Amino acid sequence: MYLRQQRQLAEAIRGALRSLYGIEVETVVLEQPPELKFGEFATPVAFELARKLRKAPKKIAEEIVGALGSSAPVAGFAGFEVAGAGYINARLDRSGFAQAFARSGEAEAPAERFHSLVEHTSINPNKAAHVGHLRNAILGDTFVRLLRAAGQRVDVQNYIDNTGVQVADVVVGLVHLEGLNLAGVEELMSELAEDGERIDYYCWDLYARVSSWYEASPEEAAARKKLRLNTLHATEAGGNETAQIAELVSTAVLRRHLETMVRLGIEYDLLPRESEILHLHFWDLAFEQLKAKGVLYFETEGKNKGCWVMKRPGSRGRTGGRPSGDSASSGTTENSDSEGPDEDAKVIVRSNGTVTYVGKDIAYHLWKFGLLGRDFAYRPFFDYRDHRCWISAETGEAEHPQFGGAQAIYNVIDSRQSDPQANVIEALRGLGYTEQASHYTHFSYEMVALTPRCALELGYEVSEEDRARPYIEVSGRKGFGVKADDLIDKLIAATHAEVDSRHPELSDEEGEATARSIAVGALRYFMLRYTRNSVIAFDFKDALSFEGETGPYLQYAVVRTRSIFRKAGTTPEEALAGLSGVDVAQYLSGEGSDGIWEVWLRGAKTTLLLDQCISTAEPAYLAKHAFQLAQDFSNFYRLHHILSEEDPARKKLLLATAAVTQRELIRSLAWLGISAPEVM
RNA sequence: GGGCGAGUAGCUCAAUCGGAUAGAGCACCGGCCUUCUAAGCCGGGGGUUGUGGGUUCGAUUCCCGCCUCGCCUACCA
Repeated sequence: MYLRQQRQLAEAIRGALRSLYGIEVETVVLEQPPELKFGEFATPVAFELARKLRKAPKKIAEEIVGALGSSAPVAGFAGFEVAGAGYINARLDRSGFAQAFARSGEAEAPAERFHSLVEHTSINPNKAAHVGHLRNAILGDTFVRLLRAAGQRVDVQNYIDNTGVQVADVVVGLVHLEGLNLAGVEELMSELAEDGERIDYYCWDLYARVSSWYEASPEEAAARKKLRLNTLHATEAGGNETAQIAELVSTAVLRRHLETMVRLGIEYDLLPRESEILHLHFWDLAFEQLKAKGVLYFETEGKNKGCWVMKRPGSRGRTGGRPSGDSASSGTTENSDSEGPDEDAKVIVRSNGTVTYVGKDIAYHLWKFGLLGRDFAYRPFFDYRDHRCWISAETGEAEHPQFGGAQAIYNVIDSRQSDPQANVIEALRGLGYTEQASHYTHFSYEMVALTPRCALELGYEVSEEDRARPYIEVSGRKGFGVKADDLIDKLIAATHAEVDSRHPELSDEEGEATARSIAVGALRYFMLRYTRNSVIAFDFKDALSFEGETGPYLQYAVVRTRSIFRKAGTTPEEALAGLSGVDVAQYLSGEGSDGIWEVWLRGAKTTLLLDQCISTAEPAYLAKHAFQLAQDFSNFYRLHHILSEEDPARKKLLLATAAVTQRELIRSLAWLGISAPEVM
């Protein structure tokens, strides 16, 4: 709605410029004036043209306004005026806008559905999920919801590095610290299950123990590292007891991760595993392509001698200059030597013939775009309420959904991995897949760290140096962090206590559901309110806050609207339909209208925000929008008492205002993965 | 050394393509439950946007220098 008016206005201004001056403008800058009394839209276009036309901005603005007013009036607008030194302000026909927006339902789905693939979560299956993983999963899941809201077909994938060094570390712990074989591990797992203990929590501690064990004895260190490497290789190779232990434990931990995420409404379609990428030899196919296209070349000199390497993005590669800093004359002339090895190149295949992580990732991403020429096999793994999550396999079921072959991909991976991600993109581009490379988004975000106070609260030792920092990075290796399930438990306990004291009339079941909804709302909003490249310094005090700019504040606004409709004996749908044919113009501006129009205008922007969030891959904008809408509603709620309104036409408008608030808030919250309870 | 990100109110963060008076929340102070839910609302104090230049009618935003902080940059995976 808002978007449509905005486009119409931009087009009208372009037309005016064309007829007045014969000028063609690419884009007309449209913004919202600082105050509503200036109108709904403003453009500084006259300033930009002042020099070109050699006229005062104000004069230009007056001419444009004249042209806009004199010709056929722009549909949906009530007027234009010049303000300040040359701004052009535009006023909407508020009544017409509100009527149309009240009627507008869901946008129809596009005929041809764009196919995207979002990868998120991707926790090493060797320990419990922690708050950092929650940020990843919540960001990813929210973005999936946004894409789907925009009509896209989206596959959700959670990549599982089940044969990596982290899993190997836990296997080392089980075998060499605990002295267990496969049967022993099976026994341990059933004992844990009987005692109600979580395998991911057990591994959390074991992983930290193993990590310190490697370093504990200087004389043993080399031997222990060797043990680790052997375990890793056995795990990668498969077909041995070590690999079976790794498979058993990592699958159990993975299952726990999925259970943790279900608590937050996060689900997946496919779990592609590294073991299959290895055993189905994805790399071999990728290697052929990379060699054939010259993306990889065999280095014969320098420190990377004997490796297959790739130039880094942005560098000029092997024909670039020699490493800088060793020549006083550099800068005077272009380097002409093109024979030296590119020491900065990225090693993809080591001199011993093994492929690096980036190499495997290139193969995997060729598969994602349907460019590899080989597919996984698939088995069912986890059943959600209304769909099934599949896992990759070497041999699988004949019937399975189609995975991979997407048109665009989004990888929710923290910012520390921007370098390897850039390498994968560079490889795709080098292979000539420029279209795919341009639809490859590293959905990068900063880590979640703990405040020193939080670390102390949890009983960790904190050095003097760390105490002075604003935040301390979490570390699975050290067992330093806040476990996801612990946090969720804590949140639910806190919301449950509040719900019980506020609403003792609720049944246990209702109380429990309400507490869960609020806890999830608080947690998801907390993770989404920060823009992606901001480090979150985690603190229980902030995360357990339910006041101010928090999820519960948004839910509360919805709950208030529900209460209004309950008491009014009507529904939001009826209220919106009831607006039809009622002349509400006088109530949307002038005396006594404060706070009403703001709600309508904000509410109408929801779709605009959806577009913005997708094009910038930034869910925080929608979180902020929903918060502002809730604030606008609070203001409206204070100024206008709906149930006691005596003017019937005005009452219809007030009810419809509450109804659009509810409709747009619930819509926005759903995209954020947050539900609104009936009462709270 | 090179690359990326960041530095905005006491604290945590916003600020869309360069636009009108840089906004929220928390904390603090003072008010509001006999009217639709106080997880709420109203009011108040709080700013040389790290720093020095430049471009521009206009700079938190763009360019250059400098300072501070974080991350990445290994034939480990």
